[in-house]
Amino acid sequence: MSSESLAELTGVNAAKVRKDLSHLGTFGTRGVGYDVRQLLHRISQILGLTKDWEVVIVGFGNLGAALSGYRGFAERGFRVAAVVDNDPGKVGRKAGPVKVTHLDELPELVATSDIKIGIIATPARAAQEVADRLVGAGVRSILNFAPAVINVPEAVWVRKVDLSTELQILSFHLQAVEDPSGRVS
Amino acid sequence: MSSESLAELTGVNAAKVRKDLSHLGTFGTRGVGYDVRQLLHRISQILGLTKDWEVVIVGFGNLGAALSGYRGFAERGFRVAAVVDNDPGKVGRKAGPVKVTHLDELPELVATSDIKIGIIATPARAAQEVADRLVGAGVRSILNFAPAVINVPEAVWVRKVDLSTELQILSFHLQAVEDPSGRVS
DNA sequence: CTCTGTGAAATTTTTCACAGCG
DNA sequence: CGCTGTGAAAAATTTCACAGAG
Repeated sequence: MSSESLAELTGVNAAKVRKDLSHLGTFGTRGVGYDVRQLLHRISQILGLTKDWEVVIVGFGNLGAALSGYRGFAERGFRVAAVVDNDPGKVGRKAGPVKVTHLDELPELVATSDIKIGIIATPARAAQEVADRLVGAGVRSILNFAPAVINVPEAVWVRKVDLSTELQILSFHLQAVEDPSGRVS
Repeated sequence: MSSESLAELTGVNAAKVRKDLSHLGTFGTRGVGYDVRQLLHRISQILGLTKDWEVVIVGFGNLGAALSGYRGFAERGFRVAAVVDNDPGKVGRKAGPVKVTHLDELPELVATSDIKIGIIATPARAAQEVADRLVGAGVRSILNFAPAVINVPEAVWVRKVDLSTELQILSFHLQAVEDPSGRVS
């Protein structure tokens, strides 16, 4: 496949495709183009997609349940190794491929399953305590769905997912269409 | 507040803060700085935060339920005006502030509540049909949580939310820490 | 005297255009 | 030949630095 085709498919300039790909090494064959399979493999490698990652979901409410059953995770190499909740009434329920465990089991789970990523799917008020527990259990990164800012040691990476932001972007476009005078640039 | 302070708080260059803000009009007072209240108001106005937006959530599974009860939406001016599902067993259940309505009611709901944004929270296989129905009902933008690509007329904006992408970013960082040799640049 | 708003300079990113490989 | 890889040119973004407002 030529850089021209890749450019067309992605909507960018062909020279940019070539320059960007050249940073990943030499792949293309002059006069022919790129080997798609090889390209995919190299990109997967760089993005860390060749390795599977174990994750733990904390909180088995609606969001936690939705995340436990989310097909997209497995497709990208993320395995839900455990789901925990502090409500004894929820312990033992089926959460996708695993059963819900009690929050107190976190340290053992993280250690035995070699979990490095924790997902917070609790109400905002519980977020900080959960974060502390995750860090204490040895988790290295946290994906925070709770609408709350959490504090963690410097060595731990956190990403906050704000579901409103996407809506925000949509409404910004709508506004621009409805009131073209209000645009900024 | 001075551009210097804003720069420190946000971690960018002070000149950039000034240049960017200057595009929104003249706000600062020379020798003094910016009026934070006025600044917030102008930015809200530009981002469309002064207007409330009605949204409809399609699909009352785990994700739909989680979204219906999500506090963050109201905080940013999004009102869940309706939740619909095609399962008669779910119709009538309480979904946050509203009750679940049948999918067939979509056109009336969109018209009477002046809904411009639809959220797809269904399984992937239903996404395209739901998208068609939303468009048919008069929705102008769609936020798609289903792990499926949907086709819509040119005039309709779509954003796809991929929950895996955030995990992807985290694992990329983890990988970079663990194997600093694999980095690209 | 302080801090904005902004030309001009510096830097970064993107695109062009072409030598040269297969 | 066709298409990559890449210097060089062009464009865009960011930063500097300072005139001048308050």
